[in-house]
Amino acid sequence: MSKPIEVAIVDDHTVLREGLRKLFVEDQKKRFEVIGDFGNGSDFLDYLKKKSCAVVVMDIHMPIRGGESTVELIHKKFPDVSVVILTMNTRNYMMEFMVKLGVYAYLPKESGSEEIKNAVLSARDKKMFFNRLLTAEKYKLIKNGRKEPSGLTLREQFITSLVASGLNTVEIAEKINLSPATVSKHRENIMKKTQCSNIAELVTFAYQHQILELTPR
Amino acid sequence: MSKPIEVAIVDDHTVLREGLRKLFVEDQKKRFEVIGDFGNGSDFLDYLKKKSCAVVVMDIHMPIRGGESTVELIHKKFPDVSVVILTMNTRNYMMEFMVKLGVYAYLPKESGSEEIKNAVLSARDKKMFFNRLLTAEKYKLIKNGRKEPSGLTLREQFITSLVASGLNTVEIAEKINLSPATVSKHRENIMKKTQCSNIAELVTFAYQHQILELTPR
DNA sequence: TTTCACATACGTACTTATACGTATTTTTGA
DNA sequence: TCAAAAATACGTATAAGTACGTATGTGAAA
Repeated sequence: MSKPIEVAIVDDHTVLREGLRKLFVEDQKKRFEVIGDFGNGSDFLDYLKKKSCAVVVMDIHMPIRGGESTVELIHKKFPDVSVVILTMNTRNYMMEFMVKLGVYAYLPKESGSEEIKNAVLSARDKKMFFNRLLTAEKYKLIKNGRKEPSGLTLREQFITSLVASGLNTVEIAEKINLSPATVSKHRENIMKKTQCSNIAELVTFAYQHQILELTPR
Repeated sequence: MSKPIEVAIVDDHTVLREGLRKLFVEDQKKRFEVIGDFGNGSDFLDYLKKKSCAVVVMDIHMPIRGGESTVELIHKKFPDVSVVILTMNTRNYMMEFMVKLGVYAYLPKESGSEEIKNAVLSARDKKMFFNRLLTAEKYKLIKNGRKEPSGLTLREQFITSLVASGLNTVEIAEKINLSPATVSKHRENIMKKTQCSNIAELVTFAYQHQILELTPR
């Protein structure tokens, strides 16, 4: 029997940290050792300055220091630490962002115990863990690199901004001197690429990708 | 020593259910008995048809049947069951909505074990439990019914949030147990009140009035 | 050089949203 | 307790968006 895997837990949800701890501690084969749990990314980074850790299971949404910048800093300063994301943010762009940063698993919050354990085992071996959300196919797509952070061409981004600001197809066509049919086709492509299924989702996408900016009241 | 409180757990997050269960089961004073945990509101309502339960600790965001309609149905059909909300949806309108439905506590997900236990104890006694999020002052304001800064009624705000998060009329109707015609009429009123002429504008309105929250990346 | 992504354009069938009117029930405030 | 506001519900006609196929010119990269 080999040495147990040093696991850290980072999540602002107290009860969830407890649940994860239990899950690892009560593993039949004693494969895990929980070396600490933390309510935000900052605390965990402080810990890493002093002690080691093989795999960290982390949420994205957190106060003080969220998952995004925490993962970036881990990879810059502590490249030996493998990251497993466990979150309810199942948006593609977030998954893409995290995968590009080098996380080994991206688990939705309804994942079962065994799935989480297996993800940690994969991450310890520096191997990608695939699931319903992050499939091998999607991983390939992400790795083969789309140029734009949004995945949209410049033209598409422009039309996205117009759609998201409330213009309809005909108005957009008039504004940029195109046939409504062309605008319609662009919209079709945009929706497919962004995996949005309606305008509401697209507007949110636009804000999140800085295609639109929210002016505070 | 009195009989332990029958507690149910409703949340789609497997690990969190485990964490909550542990929290109650390992209580030093043995004050709680977890009579079941459920991954969605439907399963819990099915359970209530057969057996009893004093307090349910529930998340809002769930597939199949979310917290909103579940709480409504509990209060209609099983008024003896006290509801404690444990969620990461800290939006004011949601808290207000839930308080008006008669929940006894509204806990953010970073709540500690003791806080959760105390909330359940309060709920068992049909007493409001106050915390950082839901203060006694706020509770009074809600009960005294103040006007919303957005000009929308609570129901309208709620439907706005659903529209802006990408659900269509039929989906909203199913989610909150209304006729599509009613939802359609609400949408009509919302568009008129907010002076929005399409969904894109409404989404922006929703962000600007904190009816929706943009999760930063 | 030739393939490939991008931008352009049209048609057509289908779904969804919008904007009227009307009416009943429920909740709440004065 | 009584009137107003809010929430509920239906019908119907028009507007708009969605999703499919197809096609062409252009410019950049392999």
